[in-house]
Amino acid sequence: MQKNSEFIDKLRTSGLRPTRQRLKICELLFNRDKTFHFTINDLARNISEKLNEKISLATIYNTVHAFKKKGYLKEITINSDKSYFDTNITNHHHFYDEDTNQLIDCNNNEIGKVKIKNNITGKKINSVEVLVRVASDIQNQN
Amino acid sequence: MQKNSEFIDKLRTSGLRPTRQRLKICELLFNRDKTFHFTINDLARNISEKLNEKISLATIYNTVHAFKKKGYLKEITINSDKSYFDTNITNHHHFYDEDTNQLIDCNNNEIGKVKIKNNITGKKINSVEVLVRVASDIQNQN
DNA sequence: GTCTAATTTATAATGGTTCTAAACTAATGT
DNA sequence: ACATTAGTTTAGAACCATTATAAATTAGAC
Ligand SMILES: [Mn+2]
Ligand SMILES: [Mn+2]
Ligand SMILES: [Zn+2]
Ligand SMILES: [Zn+2]
Repeated sequence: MQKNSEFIDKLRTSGLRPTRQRLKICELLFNRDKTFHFTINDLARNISEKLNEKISLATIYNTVHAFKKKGYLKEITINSDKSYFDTNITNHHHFYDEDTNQLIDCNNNEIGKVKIKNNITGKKINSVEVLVRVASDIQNQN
Repeated sequence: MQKNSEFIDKLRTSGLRPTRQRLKICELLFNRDKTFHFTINDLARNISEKLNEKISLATIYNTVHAFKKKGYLKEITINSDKSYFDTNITNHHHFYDEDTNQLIDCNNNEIGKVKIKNNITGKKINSVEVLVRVASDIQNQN
């Protein structure tokens, strides 16, 4: 629910030039009611479907990584061959539905606070992430 | 701390033929005091260093995946470009040291039990994994 | 030993990601 | 407005971890 001029400011204050391509990607990613998860592939498909202007794949990679670096996106890794980006940049945990390959945010009340009793000496905790893998109750015999 | 005949039994009862290659890999992975984490690359290097017999890379992949499927290994995904295998197949959590790229097991007393208050309806929880990313306390200004 | 299906192997193919270097463009200054 | 420069985009090549292929080998059964 942001508008173009806000994205321009946001990019400028991040030291990123508000190019046509970046603004388009901002609209697709952040001009929404709800946060969501996407793969680079999802985004590329989205762009070629919804936009009548082409954005090169290299630019899509560049932009997503730039946005991640600036903290506008988080990366969630499920397995080696599935990496999602998350427009929800708050600390939160995930359910991963192994039947549908869907990544679902946990509400704060769904998973209790993780208590870390002993951290590694001399190290700072950067993040604590819980991934709950779920699958259909019945046919669970692959 | 197992011996060859035990590996043969283990493989046979899993429906895997105890081939020379699989037994060598069993020795490298399971004939130890402590469990550990490794990448395919680590294992391949280990094999070519410690063994005077070559095992093809395809076989290494095949074997690791077969062992994972049978539940003798777990896969831990850190980011899209780093996947570790774990000979500790019990439920446990991890610290990941972003300075040294080391994956470290949490003892059960280091992280409290994760409380999942609401699961997704009709789904069964397959695993609950916590990953705590840590880094040096000081120079944390990339 | 013979037979058969499982396994190993070298090598090719795949595919997602990164690199390259040339073309383009946003920003700044005059 | 124009010139200059650094940042950005782009197509395509390169990269590289993983998977597929298909032929050779081997384990287990008879
Ligand atoms: Mn990345
Ligand atoms: Mn895998
Ligand atoms: Zn999320
Ligand atoms: Zn572990």
